[in-house]
Formats: sequence, structure tokens, C-alpha cells
Amino acid sequence: MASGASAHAGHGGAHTNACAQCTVRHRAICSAVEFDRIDDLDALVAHRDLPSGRSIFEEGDASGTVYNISAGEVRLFKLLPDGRRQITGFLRAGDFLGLSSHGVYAYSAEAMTKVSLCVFRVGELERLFDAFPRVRERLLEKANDELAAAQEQMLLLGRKTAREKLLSFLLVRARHEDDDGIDTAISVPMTRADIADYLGLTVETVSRTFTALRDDGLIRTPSPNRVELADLDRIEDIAGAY
Amino acid sequence: MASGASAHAGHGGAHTNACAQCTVRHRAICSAVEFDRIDDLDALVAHRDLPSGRSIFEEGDASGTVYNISAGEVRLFKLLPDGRRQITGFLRAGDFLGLSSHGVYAYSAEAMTKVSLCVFRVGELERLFDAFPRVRERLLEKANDELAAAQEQMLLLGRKTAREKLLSFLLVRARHEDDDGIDTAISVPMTRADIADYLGLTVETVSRTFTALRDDGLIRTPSPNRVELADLDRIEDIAGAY
DNA sequence: TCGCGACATTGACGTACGTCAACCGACGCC
DNA sequence: GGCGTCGGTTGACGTACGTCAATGTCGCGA
Repeated sequence: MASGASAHAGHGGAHTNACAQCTVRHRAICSAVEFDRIDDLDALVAHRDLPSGRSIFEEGDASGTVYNISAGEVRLFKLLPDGRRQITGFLRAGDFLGLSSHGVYAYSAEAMTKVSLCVFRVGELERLFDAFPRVRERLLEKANDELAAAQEQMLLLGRKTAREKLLSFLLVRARHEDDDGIDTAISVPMTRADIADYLGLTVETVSRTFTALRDDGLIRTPSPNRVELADLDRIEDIAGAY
Repeated sequence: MASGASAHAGHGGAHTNACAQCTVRHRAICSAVEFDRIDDLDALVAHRDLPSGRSIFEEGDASGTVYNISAGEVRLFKLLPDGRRQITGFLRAGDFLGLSSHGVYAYSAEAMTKVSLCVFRVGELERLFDAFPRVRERLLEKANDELAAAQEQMLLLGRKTAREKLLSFLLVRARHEDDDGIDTAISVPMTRADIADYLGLTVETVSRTFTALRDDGLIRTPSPNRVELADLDRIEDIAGAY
């Protein structure tokens, strides 16, 4: 049951070379490593598979490890003492997580599906930086992209209506679906509760808004985790650009 | 009227050396440059003073320049087409702004007070990176800190009540006031409108919440831009940790 | 010194979204 | 093959916060 993912190793062969076969290398920071030195990368990385729902790390844990997702989807979130949850991001194959600046993870991470991870100890990450300076460069780029996304999300959370929030969310998903270009058929692997906690709403409001959008002819929902954008122009208009 | 700030130059003397005298160098990325090579830094940087209210750059502008604030306060924000505004951050002396990954600024920046800036062209920034690799390292740290702050802000925007939002905001300010340690006497240089747009509220709600907190004995407000935290324990409790 | 404009506060009222609760369908398990 | 659980939808109703509007306050410039 080794899944369709390409990034598995661990049976110690001299040239198992999971990284060379990694299907998401181009999206990951690993693309900053030249292909002919990719064995060096392989030597630094371990692999780990997790079942759906499993925690990867929790906010406040001592942070000694960083991860690359080679397959599956992950949610990042923060909790308030009384249990209110804010999901700060959904990650997928090729994304990087776990870097923290003060020795403690700033958020929790959970597998939303079966997940395969590439694991680096932070010490080894430093060695990686030394051996491949472009990795740090790439990481800075990624951090910057995430920062821009976070700001966009603040705009959404602070200033958009439920309808605008949901449409913005679907648009971003549509853009991801097809690396650039928009695919109007979207997969929504997360639950309504996840979407609600990501958009700062409740499950009920998310559900009601979905049906309102359907009634208005803006979207079709062949199944709860399948959405089609019926009227892209109006959707982009309502969502407020982005 | 050259202000109390230390980071001014421009009259071309061989050793004007604004950077060496910069009072916020320890907080800025410039601290990654060894002191005995600080003249090299000086050579790369220009300076600019702006009056309160002036725009530094706008979301969507082509981004060729990055900035360090040597004095004053700056607000970062994004707008929706209909004018709704989300302030994504308040910056102060020592903070860095303007880095963007796709050639376009992801947000707008405005001086909230009289501001002094250190200006780098991005090309020169690259040379700075080459000459002082630790600068990029430092920048990655900073980006990571900002990312953590952004996630905290998402939690605030998506899941906290008006009262919790305002108290969280005041607590962060209190922590900034005195580099680490909490100062219970806080200056609030921004208007109620700025605070509202930062916390995802309206001016009226911010105002009402201030008076409610005062009536409850949690804070004192000697003036609109002066707040004292009267009951720190209860405040931290209500604000939800952070 | 007056008056104007920017900011802040307060009140009356409206509403988008939350809460509470019932119901439904699909899936997995004994 | 019934049944419990989980996720989703829908309805009735409550409320935190937004909207609209009046009033207050302070600083500044003529």
C-alpha cells in the first residue's frame, strides 16, 4: 500500500534516490539543488508516512524538525484556550512546513489525508544551506509568497462577507488546480468545518452560503467535495479581485 | 529640523557614516553587517524623509525598491475595490519593508508620522546579499517572525471578539513598548480608524469597546493616544494568551 | 479669538452571521 | 442488514457588531 507517491526511500540502497524521482521537486525548495548533486540531498532526508488525521506537530512544541510534503494535504491551525480554531493554511505536495524562529512551532499541523513527508532535522537543514546556498534563497522566496498570501487572507478575514470569503477561497483553489490557468472544476478535500475555520465562519454559514451560491447560478456542487465555477466573471467580480 | 533620528546622510562626505550612528541598527537587518565593514553598507543606501500621511508605495506598483525605517511609523494595508481597507501591519523604526516576490508590491505602505527611510534598489540588495550572506539569513528570520505574527493576526481576525481583539492589540503594543518586558503605559499613535481597519472592526465598535474596557477597570485612557493597562492578569486572560 | 475640520464618543436601530436543534444521507462495523 | 457515527443541510431564533446620525473635543490657522 505504498501509495502512488514517488518520494519513498529508507531501504538504504546506494541509489534508491527518492529525490531524483520526486514528482513535486519543481515546486519544492529541493529544486534549488542541482540535479547532478541530488544524491547529496537524498542523504540528508528521512521519510515518514502518516494516516489521515494524525498530528505532525503542535503549536508550542520544541521545533527541531522541518518537513516537505511529498504527497497528501495538511492543515495548519492555531487554537484559543477555549477551543476556537483558526486554520491558517492548507498545504499540499511540494509545500514546506515547520520552520520557526524561536525554537517553538508557531502553529499546529495535521494530516488531512494520508500524507508522505520528507523530514529534515534543523541541524541538517543548516548543512543543506551551506552546501546549497540557493536553498536558503528559495526559502526566502517561499516565505515571501506565504507572507503575501497571509496578507490576502487577513483582508479576507477582516473585511469580506461570507459570500465573498467563500468565492475567494474557491478562486484560489481553482488557480491551484491547474498550475497557472484556472480550472473551473475544483476538488474540495476538506470538510465544511475546515472551510469554516479557515474563513472565520461557522459550518452552518458555510453550508448556507454554498446553497445560496448554487441557487444564484454561480456554482454547481455535484458533490460536497466537488465544486464547479459556473460564472467565472461574476465570481471574480464578487470575490474582490484576487 | 532634521529630527532626532540618527540615520541621515547624503552630503557625500567620505565618512558621514549614517549607518554607524543608526540607533536602530540592532533591530534592523543591518545588524547582520559587521561593524568594521559598515562603510560598505553606507555606500549602498540612500535616505529619504516623508511627511505624515505620504504614500511610500502602493499595492500593484512595480517593486524596484526596498526600505528600512530609521524613524517614524508606517502602516501597511490592502484595499478592496469598494474602498474597504485591511491594515496588515504597523511598522516602526528598524523594520524592513518592500520585499516582494513577483515584481509587484503586495500591499500599500503609508507614513503614519513623519518618517525617515533607508532606501535600497533591489539590485543593490542582491549585491548586499553577496557581500554579506548573513543579511539574507537575517531577512529569512525576519520573514519568519512576520509570518508567525500574520498567523496570530489571522486567529485574531477570524476567531476573536471585539474585546479580545482590542486587548490582544494593546498587549502586543505593551510588549513592543519595552523590548522585552511589558510596559503597562502604551502609546497609541494611530487613529481609531486605523485600529478598526487593523482589527477588522468599525471605528464605532473600537470606541465603544475602549469605553467598556475602561468602565470594567481593565484599562485607563488618559488621552485617546495613551492607554494604561490596569489589570494585566485579567487582560492576558481575556486576550487569549498572546 | 473665533471657527473650521479631523477625530472621538454616544445613541438608536438594523442585519449578517452565530447558536441551537432537527433531520438526512453515506459509510463502516458488528 | 440494521445501526451508530460523521458530515452536511436546513430552520427558527438570538446577538455582536455594523450603520446612520448627532454631539463633543481638540488643535490650528486666519
